[in-house]
Amino acid sequence: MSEDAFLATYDPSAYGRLALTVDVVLLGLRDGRPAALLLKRDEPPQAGLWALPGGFVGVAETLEAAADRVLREKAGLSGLHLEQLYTFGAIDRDPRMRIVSVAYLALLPETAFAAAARNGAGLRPAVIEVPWAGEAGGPVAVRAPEDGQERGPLPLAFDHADILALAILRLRGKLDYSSVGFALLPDRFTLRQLQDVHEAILGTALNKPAFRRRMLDRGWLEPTGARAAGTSFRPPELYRFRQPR
Amino acid sequence: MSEDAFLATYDPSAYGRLALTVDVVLLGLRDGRPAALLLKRDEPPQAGLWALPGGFVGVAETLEAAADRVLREKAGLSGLHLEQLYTFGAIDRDPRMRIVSVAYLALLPETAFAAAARNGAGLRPAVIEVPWAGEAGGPVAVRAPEDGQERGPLPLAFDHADILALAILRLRGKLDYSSVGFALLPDRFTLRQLQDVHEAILGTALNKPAFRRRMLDRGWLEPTGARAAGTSFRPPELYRFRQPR
DNA sequence: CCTCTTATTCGCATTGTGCGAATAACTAAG
DNA sequence: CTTAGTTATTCGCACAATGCGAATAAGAGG
Repeated sequence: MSEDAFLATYDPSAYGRLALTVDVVLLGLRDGRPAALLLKRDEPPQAGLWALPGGFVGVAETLEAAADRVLREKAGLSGLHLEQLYTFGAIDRDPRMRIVSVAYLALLPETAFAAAARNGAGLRPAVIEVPWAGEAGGPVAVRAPEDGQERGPLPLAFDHADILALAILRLRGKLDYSSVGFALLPDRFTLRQLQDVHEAILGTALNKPAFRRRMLDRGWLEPTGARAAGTSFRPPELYRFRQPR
Repeated sequence: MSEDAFLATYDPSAYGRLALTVDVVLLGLRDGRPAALLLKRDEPPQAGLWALPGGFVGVAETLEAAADRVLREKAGLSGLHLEQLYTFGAIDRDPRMRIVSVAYLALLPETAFAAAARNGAGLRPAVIEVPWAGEAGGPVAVRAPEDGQERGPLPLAFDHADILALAILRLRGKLDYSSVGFALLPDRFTLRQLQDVHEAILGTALNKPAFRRRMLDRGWLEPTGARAAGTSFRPPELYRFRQPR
């Protein structure tokens, strides 16, 4: 920004009532479907609706630090990889005042996702239902995993449905040319698990031999030599993700 | 964001001094190289340095409306397609106060780019020099187009070098799976011009038959039947961009 | 040792792309 | 009108990436 604009137009009373927040999409998988951790609001406005964990950005706090703090305070998590998604600035996205929010995405492996849902902070997993294919975009719905279709979707607060939709869109777009997929897996995993992650995010079935070949050719997978236990048939090899180069 | 955080932590004196701005990368081509329109700052801080056009976001103004207003006020342009790039929130990116800025990207065809540089608003074209290949990322430098290497790069204000770098990165990433490239061309254009745009953005030479085939197969090009004039050899066919589907 | 089930590999067709060379087409000069 | 000059446009072929069905391998458990 240029300071002429500042000097010419800055009026504290006009600009002082704009607040900045961060909202974090805590995304993981639940029963092979993408899911996010949500909080049920218990005060108006939008009491009873479900919202992403979020919080105000302090004046001496970077956006990433604010998102990290939200993660720590509301989910007991720290050190997660955060990716900025988009900044939402509709005038009336929050009925109380003008609030602009920077949305972040954090990915959780299945066990950490389940653990965060159990740690008492009130976060509840909600399966994300994506009614569009590919990267078409559009609204998404969320549903409590134990509820069937008859319970209807969970109502989302503010514009959080848009934020969730964007998280899915971004993830789909980056999935096969980046290594984001591994962030949803434990340290050691099988190729089938990796394919399950991709299929859950993309919402489509993938061809097994082709997927395996593609992933191995990427050079990101390091065989551990160990095999998964607990199967009553041939156990698959366990791989580890190794940062490219 | 959730309101518990608001109630628990909101302190007007602590949060009131955070300001929100938009900065707009006005990107076009100049002599076959990517270039942006910049303003020379004439007041401290950072007087004499070059900055992106930007301005504060009004309390009753969406981010896009603010960016649009900046375009109108500072470049005399309106109705351009704007794409949100990223939100920059480093604590000390502006020495005066805490300012978070949402960066937008607007693309100008070559004639509109040149016209905007001439309309008296003080915008000057600056060629962007990208020292990295592909989507590696990293810093970029800008240079006045008429200056040679001996004049050195133009000094950029604040974190605007990062914003420009991100604009290039985003453009490179979207170039061959989206139709952004057409925004840098006039209404009717030849395949060679389209290839020149791609080569300028990507910073690499492309194979002509393959490029032509790829573009025609996309289904975005509609032959006009007319041919470019003014050549002293076989004139190429002019195409028009037609929105897919 | 045999069966069951999944892991892993093979073979082949199809598609997308790189690239050099050939052909077509228009302008301008003679 | 003919010819040279220059670029546009198309061809032909090699090669890499991928989809997909089928074959083969391997470990668990009886």
